[in-house]
Amino acid sequence: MSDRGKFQAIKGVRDILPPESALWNRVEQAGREVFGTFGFAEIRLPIFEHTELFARAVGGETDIVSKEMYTFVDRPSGELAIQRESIIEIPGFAAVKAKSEGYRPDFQRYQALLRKAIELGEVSVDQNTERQIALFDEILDSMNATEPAFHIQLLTLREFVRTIPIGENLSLRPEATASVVRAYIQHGMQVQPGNVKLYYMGPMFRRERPQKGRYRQFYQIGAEVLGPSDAPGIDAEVIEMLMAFFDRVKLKGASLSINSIGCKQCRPAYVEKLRAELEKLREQLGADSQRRIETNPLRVLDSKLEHEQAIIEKLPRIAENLCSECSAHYGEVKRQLGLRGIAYQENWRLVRGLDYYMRTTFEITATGLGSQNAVCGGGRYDGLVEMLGGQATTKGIGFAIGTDRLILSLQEQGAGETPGGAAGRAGGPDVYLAWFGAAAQTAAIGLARRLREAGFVVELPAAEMKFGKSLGLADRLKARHAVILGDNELAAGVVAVKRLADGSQQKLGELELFSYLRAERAAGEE
RNA sequence: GCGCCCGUAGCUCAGCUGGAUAGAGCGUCUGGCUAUGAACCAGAAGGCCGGGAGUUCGAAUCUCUCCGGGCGCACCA
Repeated sequence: MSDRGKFQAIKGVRDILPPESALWNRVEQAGREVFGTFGFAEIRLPIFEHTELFARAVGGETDIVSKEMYTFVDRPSGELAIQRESIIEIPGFAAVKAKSEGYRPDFQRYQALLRKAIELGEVSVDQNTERQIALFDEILDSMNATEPAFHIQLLTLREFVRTIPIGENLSLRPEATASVVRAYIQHGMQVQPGNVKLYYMGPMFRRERPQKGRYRQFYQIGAEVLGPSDAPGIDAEVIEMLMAFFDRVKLKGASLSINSIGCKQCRPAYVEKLRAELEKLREQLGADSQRRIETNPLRVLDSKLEHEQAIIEKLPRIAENLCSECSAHYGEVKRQLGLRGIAYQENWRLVRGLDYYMRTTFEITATGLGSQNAVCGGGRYDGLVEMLGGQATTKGIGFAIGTDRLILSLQEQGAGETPGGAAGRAGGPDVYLAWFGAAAQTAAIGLARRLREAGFVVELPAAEMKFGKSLGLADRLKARHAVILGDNELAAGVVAVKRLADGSQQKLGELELFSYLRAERAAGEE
């Protein structure tokens, strides 16, 4: 990038400008309202957490964790950091020579602090630094006091201290489920009656190749149900809520797919069966699918390659390999969806990439999004709470809506054109208050305040303009009315109101003005 | 991460096989317009042709590379 000092947004991120931002507000507001009616409450989460949280929840082997997170080492603090500073400040070889033995306790102290910090998880290290630390231990343990080896060892240690990253390892969240579960555990929410129902909305971060509807800072609206029950009715209600939300935002062509991917009991057996079957067919598969035989056989089912489709069709299906509990659960979820009148398609090839999913999985696709056509994905994750250190009996299910894609799809359907609603009135102000002369400005300021208090959107010119200019600006700002306040009106104790659409104009007192504008607003909202 | 395509005023685009001070429409600003906007008329501002390097007498145009974007793959909510 070299636009000569001009700043521009980082690759893969973007600004959401008016009037598009009005649509965002409308969508998020719809979420708050719909989720609220289902008894969900908002949780506001930090956008960064310990890297380890995501690694554990999402799965250390997934691309998300291994290469798509924005990860950084925080600056160290406390005694460890102070000790580190004093070691780094140890002068060079020649100066040290005279009294090097005196530094030994400093290193030992640092080593002890470091070990403790690692143990407590306050310092996280990768393989590379682990090697350094091991070497550090080794040298320190076997350090001998003979010259000049001692000095060399000392300076080597100093260098290690300088380069070992000792801050906490943090990451911008790539998704929010892990954070919700962390918060659930941290705040002891298992003592709350029934299941805890939470929703969230906000930015997530993934260092992916940008594409339409796929940004490095992207937004999600999601909800989770956590608690002791895994009743299929919960799965169905969560999906019902989701569909109610899409209905509320008037998303057309939303299509629901569901599947069950089994549990800890039955899935591994199925995966092995699938792997064995794929192994026999290896020669007929593409390179990617061949690789997945080892890494994640389930994802072969997702393949879009034309020539693999016939092969995939004949593979064993999980629905026929579920244990009796999972099978019953899945059946009941479908029945419960039926009770709610929710149309769905079973998609036996719908698998989830993240480790924590089990049993029910679902996905909603929308139109107008190209190959990135999923706007929402979700599923059950009964083992996750335990995996993150909570009660083993806690169950969970949730979903996340890709807000960027939802907005994109709504825009394709023309939603951007009609931003109504008082908050997101992109159509311009109700009133453009054109004043002329110092006395009129005084009156206009007061009138503007009263109009705004009554909820009207008022544009008040900050400086005096020529008459024609002022009305011209009113027009270009798409104001609905121009209220004209000059010496004539001031003297008569009225204002002139002009409806810009048809040019009709009348003189009104302030009380009449308010009732006139209210009537106009009511007419406009129909 | 891989492959293909794209990058000229704020926006949408023109610019012939390399040729002189790079154009248009829309938008913005100013004036025609001393109490009436949209229409119309006149004018102005706004570009190192995404950046850099190279080929050439000469590059917006050809080559390389970097940056940014789009589409598909991979991965994934």
